[in-house]
Amino acid sequence: MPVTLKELAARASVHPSTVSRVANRDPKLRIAAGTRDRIEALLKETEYRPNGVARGLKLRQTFVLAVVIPDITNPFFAGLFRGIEDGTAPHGYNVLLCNTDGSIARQQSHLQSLNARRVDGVVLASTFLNDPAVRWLRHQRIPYVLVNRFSDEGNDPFVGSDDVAGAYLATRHLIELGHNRIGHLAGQATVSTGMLRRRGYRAALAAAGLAADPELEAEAGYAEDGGALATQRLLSLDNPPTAIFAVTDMTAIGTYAVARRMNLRIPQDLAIVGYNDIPLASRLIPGLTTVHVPIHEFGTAAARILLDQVEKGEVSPKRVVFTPELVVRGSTVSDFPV
Amino acid sequence: MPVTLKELAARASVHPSTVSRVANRDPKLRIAAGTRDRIEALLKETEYRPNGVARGLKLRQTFVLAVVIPDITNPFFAGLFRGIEDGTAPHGYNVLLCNTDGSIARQQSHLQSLNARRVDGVVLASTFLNDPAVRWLRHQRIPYVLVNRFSDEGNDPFVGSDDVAGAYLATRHLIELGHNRIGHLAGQATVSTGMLRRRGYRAALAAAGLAADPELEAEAGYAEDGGALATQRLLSLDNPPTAIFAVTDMTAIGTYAVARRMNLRIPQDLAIVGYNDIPLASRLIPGLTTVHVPIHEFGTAAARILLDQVEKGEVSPKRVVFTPELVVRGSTVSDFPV
DNA sequence: TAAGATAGAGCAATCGTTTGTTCAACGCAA
DNA sequence: TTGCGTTGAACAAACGATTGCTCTATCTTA
Repeated sequence: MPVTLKELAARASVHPSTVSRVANRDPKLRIAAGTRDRIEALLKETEYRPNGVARGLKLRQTFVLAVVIPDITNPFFAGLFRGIEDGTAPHGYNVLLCNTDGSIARQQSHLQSLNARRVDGVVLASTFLNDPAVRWLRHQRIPYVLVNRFSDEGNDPFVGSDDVAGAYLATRHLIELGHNRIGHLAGQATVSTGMLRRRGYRAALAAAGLAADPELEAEAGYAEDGGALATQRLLSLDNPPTAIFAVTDMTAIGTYAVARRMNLRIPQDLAIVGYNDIPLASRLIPGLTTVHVPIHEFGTAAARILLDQVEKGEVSPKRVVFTPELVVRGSTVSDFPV
Repeated sequence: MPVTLKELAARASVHPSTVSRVANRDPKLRIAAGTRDRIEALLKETEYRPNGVARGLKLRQTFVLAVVIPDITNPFFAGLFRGIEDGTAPHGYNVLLCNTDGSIARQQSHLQSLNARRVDGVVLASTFLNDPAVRWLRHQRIPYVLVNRFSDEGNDPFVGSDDVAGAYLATRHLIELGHNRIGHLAGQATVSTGMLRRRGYRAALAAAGLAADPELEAEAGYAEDGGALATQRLLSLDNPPTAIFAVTDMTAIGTYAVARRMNLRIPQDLAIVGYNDIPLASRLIPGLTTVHVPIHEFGTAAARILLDQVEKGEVSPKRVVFTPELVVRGSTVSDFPV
């Protein structure tokens, strides 16, 4: 058992409060140099570290944050987590990681548990539109910040990218390459990124005077297998697309798998654009053209917003929206250098 | 502020301890049916959840575990984490994630912090040989389990694979394909996997009557860039290897990048074998031949061992060692089906 | 020398639960 | 009526730290 304040007090023949004040270098109270030195020596010798649980109870602050995401094995969220940890660790926080696998029930159960643990704040990256969990967080007065996806437009602290603009860039790129049947592997309509990226896709088509063909939009979700299934559906159309814009890179990877199985050449037979620019995108063959967003900075920005709430009690919801950039690689341009 | 026991007690005109016993369904003490119902109704109505911090202080158990790894963006560790969470969440635990980036200082600082927080146990996957941090954990009597890497042979709770056997399999595979100059991208000699996989590599060479050429062993570490650098060194030898066994898949990916830059065909000009079989391995082109280990089960097994210590107070160090299997793909066999 | 200021450290309440012990009231048998 | 066994719930002491307040010396100063 680690040493306690009381034990140290007994050994130094002083009151526990005195030891506490020395350990915390309490500026408000003077301690005689002699006793201070004696106690400090004891602190070093015993390597005293205050019990974080007791401290959390008294101070009503645990220095624990939580990150709630769909799945850490998705490289996007792994990068995001690193950003958050890198942004909060220097301030003495530890971070709980909770995976929801996209299940609203698991999300809620995690949040309940986090609340009971009195975490100081939550980064929520698994939210969907009109999410009751977000209202619940607000009601419980738990500091939180939404990342990548939002729930109610404009009302919550948020870090993300301009999804409409990003999707517009991606689609316009394909149009400029001469494609006029462009499929979209869409995210769920219940998720902000799904809704907005679809909107950007349609806007780009409209701006180019291309008719939007509902057949060319297939809900695929955010994982590889959903992307593969939806791609198969699109490619089995009577008049299949020659290019595909996928709502995320992971979704696009599903397209790669199908294209390979069907012996379609990328990009000659099928051009592909993704979204997020996860590290994996540049390692695919051919490299995946995608919409770049600063994943790690999503995390550090979210960390800053959250800590501002926790430590400074900031109340006005901050929003950080990054402007996405198109990164062209071999999945759309055949003579792209390796 | 969430409701407390004391407030509920006041509302029900009973003592807090009575509410506590109702909430916990304390079997040892009888409560009159009437008061029990009254209190239970109140518990539902207010959605009372005990304050985890206060509970942790009293019970000396926090239901928080920690996972210490080099880097969550490495898919191996992401999969491992999922295994751990999947194995512990059903028992009511939350999990802190700590990245060390391989720095011994960061590892120690994380462990100090975790100890101060009174986490119930630690999964340590970033240890090295003869690691003082492991002795420290033992001394502090913090339940722990080592994963993938061990510190002192045979003395700690451990989950991993038979590294020597796995490396032997990989190297023998290359020998059977006719290679006789086989390079090894080695892990650090200070890490058990580095040491043992190198040993397995040498054993396979010896068994085949091939001389071990020290020039063919290049320390590469466990990340892509180290793998790339070491590959360049090997390939610029007077008599370069025709095949490479990399200590991990991520290291092997560095080799892919170099081979591509140098216009070497895989496997015709350079055959490659990795270790771990991360999901990415099968998505590379060509697919990476590698030594498969059950990553997710590493996590669930570690979870079980840790919980046995925490909940049953098990003291005898358990060891779970999986037998690795070779997975052959296109990086060693050119006519491998896509 | 008396009064007031100040330095230094102890006191005690508190954060929210848990749990062994005590205690009052009631029922029932002798 | 006395006494004893039960029942049901209150009491109170932790768990380990923090912090406003009190209190006693000692020191200034007039």
